[in-house]
Amino acid sequence: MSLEQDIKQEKFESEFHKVAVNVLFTSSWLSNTNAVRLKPHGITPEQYNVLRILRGSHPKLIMLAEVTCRMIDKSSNATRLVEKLRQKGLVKRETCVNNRRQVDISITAKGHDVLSRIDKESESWVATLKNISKSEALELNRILDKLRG
Amino acid sequence: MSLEQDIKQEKFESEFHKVAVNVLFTSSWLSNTNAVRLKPHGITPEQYNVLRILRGSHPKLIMLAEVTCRMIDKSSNATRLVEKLRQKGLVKRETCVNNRRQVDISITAKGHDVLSRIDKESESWVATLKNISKSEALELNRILDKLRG
DNA sequence: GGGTAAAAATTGTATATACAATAATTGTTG
DNA sequence: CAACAATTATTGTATATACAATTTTTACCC
Repeated sequence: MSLEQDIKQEKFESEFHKVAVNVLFTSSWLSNTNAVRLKPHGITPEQYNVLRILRGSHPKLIMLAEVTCRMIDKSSNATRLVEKLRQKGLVKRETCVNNRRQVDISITAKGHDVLSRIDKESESWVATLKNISKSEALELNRILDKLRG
Repeated sequence: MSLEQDIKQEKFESEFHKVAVNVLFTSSWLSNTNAVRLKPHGITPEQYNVLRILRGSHPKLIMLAEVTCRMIDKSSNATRLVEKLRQKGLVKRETCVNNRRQVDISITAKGHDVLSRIDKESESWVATLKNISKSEALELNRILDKLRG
């Protein structure tokens, strides 16, 4: 559906204003669908993001600051996100012996399990993005990267 | 900068997975720049969104439910957002006389003032989106609309 | 017209985010 | 090596979001 209908706004001051609203709105839409599919697995989108970062670096441990700088939303609080995941037994935290300031995080077997189960459903979620063609996806990625400068 | 560098991820499972991450990441980036420019004016991006909706319908009053369905993020709580704006004197709330279930909202003169002041700075904010050309902006809007189906 | 359903908004509660302040540890330098 | 600066993480606090439960008012229907 057109953005104009979605938020009932007839026109925008410029194509660039519309870009701003469109990116924000599409992101909100996408976050919602993502939250809904993750909910049965007991994790939020940001927790999922952290788990994937940890799986990506596995078996290498990675410190909290490194988790933060790989996160989609840099302003979420990695300490608290990781603590939530630890309470669920999905990640392990250990103080680094060489540098006791830092805390090394890793994904547990249970964390891997949860991700595997989500993986199996991922294709159908990604399918909801296939209203556009692959070449449009490429073009979209190119323009978004350029937008951020 | 490329998304890969921004979140330090070398590759994505597919162009469509990358679209999902790219939209979310770009939105987070945009929200942040927006929050920063609005902060000196004492309002948050969602409050700004509500004020603009009210200015758009002015002088016609509009009820809370209507505000919600025009919002970028439908899940934010219009009651509380409007209450915040009311406390700052930027909007007026009044129970509708014909239908006492509904609450009609309107923007105040002070609300208009705040928006005017923000308007004056908006061009420089929108300029940060002009890394892309106008035709790329059009294409971006077209693809995002199509993406949402 | 009385009972039930629907519409509209508010409230409650748990969780998440923004951002500043603090604490703990290590690095640096005179 | 002592003092100070930098790094890394945690905590505090106000605000915002998600979502369910509740309240108030109106509409419907037998």
